[in-house]
Amino acid sequence: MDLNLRDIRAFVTVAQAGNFTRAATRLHLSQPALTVQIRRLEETVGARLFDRNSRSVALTQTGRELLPLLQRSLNDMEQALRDARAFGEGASGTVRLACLPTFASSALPELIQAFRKRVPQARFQIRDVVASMVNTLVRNEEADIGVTGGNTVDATLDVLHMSEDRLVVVCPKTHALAKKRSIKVSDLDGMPLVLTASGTSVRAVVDAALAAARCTPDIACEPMYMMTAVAMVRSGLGVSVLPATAREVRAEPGLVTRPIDDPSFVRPIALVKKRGRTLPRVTEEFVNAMVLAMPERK
Amino acid sequence: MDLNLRDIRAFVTVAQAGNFTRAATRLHLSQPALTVQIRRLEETVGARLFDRNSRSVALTQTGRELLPLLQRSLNDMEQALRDARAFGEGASGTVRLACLPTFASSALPELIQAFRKRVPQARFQIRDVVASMVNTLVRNEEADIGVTGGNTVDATLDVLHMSEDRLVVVCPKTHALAKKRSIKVSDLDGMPLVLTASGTSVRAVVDAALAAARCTPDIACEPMYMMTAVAMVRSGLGVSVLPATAREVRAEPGLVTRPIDDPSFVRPIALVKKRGRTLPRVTEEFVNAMVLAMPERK
DNA sequence: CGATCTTACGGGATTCGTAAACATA
DNA sequence: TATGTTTACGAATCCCGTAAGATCG
Repeated sequence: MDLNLRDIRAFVTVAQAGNFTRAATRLHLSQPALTVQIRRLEETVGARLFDRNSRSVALTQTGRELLPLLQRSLNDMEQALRDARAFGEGASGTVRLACLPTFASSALPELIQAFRKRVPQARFQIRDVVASMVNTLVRNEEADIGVTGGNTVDATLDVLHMSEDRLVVVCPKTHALAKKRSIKVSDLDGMPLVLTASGTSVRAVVDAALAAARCTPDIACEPMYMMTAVAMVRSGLGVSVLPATAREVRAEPGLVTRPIDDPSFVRPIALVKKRGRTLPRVTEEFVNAMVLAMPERK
Repeated sequence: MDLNLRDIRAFVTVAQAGNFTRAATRLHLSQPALTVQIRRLEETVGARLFDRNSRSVALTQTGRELLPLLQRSLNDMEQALRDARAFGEGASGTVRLACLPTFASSALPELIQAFRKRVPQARFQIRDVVASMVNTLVRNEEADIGVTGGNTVDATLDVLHMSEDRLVVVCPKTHALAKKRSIKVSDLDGMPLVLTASGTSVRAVVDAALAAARCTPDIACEPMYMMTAVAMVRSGLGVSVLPATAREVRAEPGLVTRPIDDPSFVRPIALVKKRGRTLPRVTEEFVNAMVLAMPERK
């Protein structure tokens, strides 16, 4: 003998309508069916809820005391269902994204801005961390999707999209390299370089590309942060090789960037999720938006 | 496609158990039936709630966001049902009683006290008003039951029990009448009387009884309240005729009461409810207790 | 290969609507 | 008598349990 939402909805509706027939109409139900529902609820509760005869229907004192309790619960439940449906339709929910700091400070803000125009109820939880940490967060399900670097080979992750970030030479406007339209790897040979520290994904790519070209770099400084590298280049310590999209580079008026005429100077970017996990609808939608904004890797 | 409490309970149970089989056992259900319930809920919501394969079951992000919402609503609903059952069983609820002030200040407090020992959750709403007002309150359903005076003839009210209040002579200990064990109507003839004012139910009975016995009363004072009458008797203004149960009389150490040897000196008391109205179970129980405590009228 | 979820299907309980009976102002 | 609730009953639906199938670690 267990409670039934339909019976409670019937009770509330009859109480509001003050009349079985009208309540039945409002519930798209035949009137006898409604009688049965009310009687069933009365049996489960163990008390009469309405005093009724052929001419009038009135709440009993028990019904009067019960109505607000059940009505509140019913409203809560229906609100929860609406919320649930909003999640299901992608009209609401939380996008939990782990991503590289470069991405977080370049394309991401505008992507979020544009997405929220379309889905105002979407919430975002952004973790901007280094590539290895992105993978860890997605694997541990502290994030649902990740924008990570490298040719991530991780069996527990699905790759949803591959993109890339070209690396460019960053130098002062007045530097000799600034006069060239594009730069060969050999141009960097023996030139003082400011590179981000070993362990960063950018550095890994640069090291590999220079080695492949048999260049012997003259590493002047190895800061942790791009912002520091930019400041060092600005003051003439050397030139740097950084992602083209990095905000730190683009925002600096005294510097110019030059493409490197070498396909290995490219940092792969992967959009990943955990294998076997279903994404919330809102997150799927945001993934679509990101894919459109990130150039497909050839 | 509407929400079902059972499906929600299934969702919460699986989330807690982390496993369909154990959840099914806990719900006293076969495991395939549980699969169906979860799938149905997922369809109504429009989103996958668990990522599951043959070895593991885990909430999706959507499920994780939904769980607290639905769980809270479910708990509320089940609490409301428990409350409802408590009403039905008479273990809880409000007794709404309108009664004569005499009753409210004599037998009632002890009745309530004793009843609450048995039903601690019972609440009381007492309106102590004059007899005509008792009837009005019950008729307007501002009270569920009434203790009223007179031979209430009111077609809209059902009489649940008839009782009576004997009227007694009240006089100072030192008064001549105090020496008699019982008093005849004729003893009151020509004696200075302190009677409550016309319009009170007691006065109506006294007037009728004296008239029937062809006594010509010497009315010294006509106060509104019994308390005042008692004070007047105390100071020797006369003797009074008051209900035997009245607290005002019994509490006064300097006075004595003497029965009147005449069956017409009796105030009828009726326990009434509105016709066609079902009483809450707790109120029914209290009615039973009152009936036991109120002598049945012959 | 074994534990566990999913699919398929038959039977039983639930619940609906129609029609007729019933009750009260 | 008219309006509105209750009862009765057949039909459609829902829902469960059993058994067989699929899947992943």
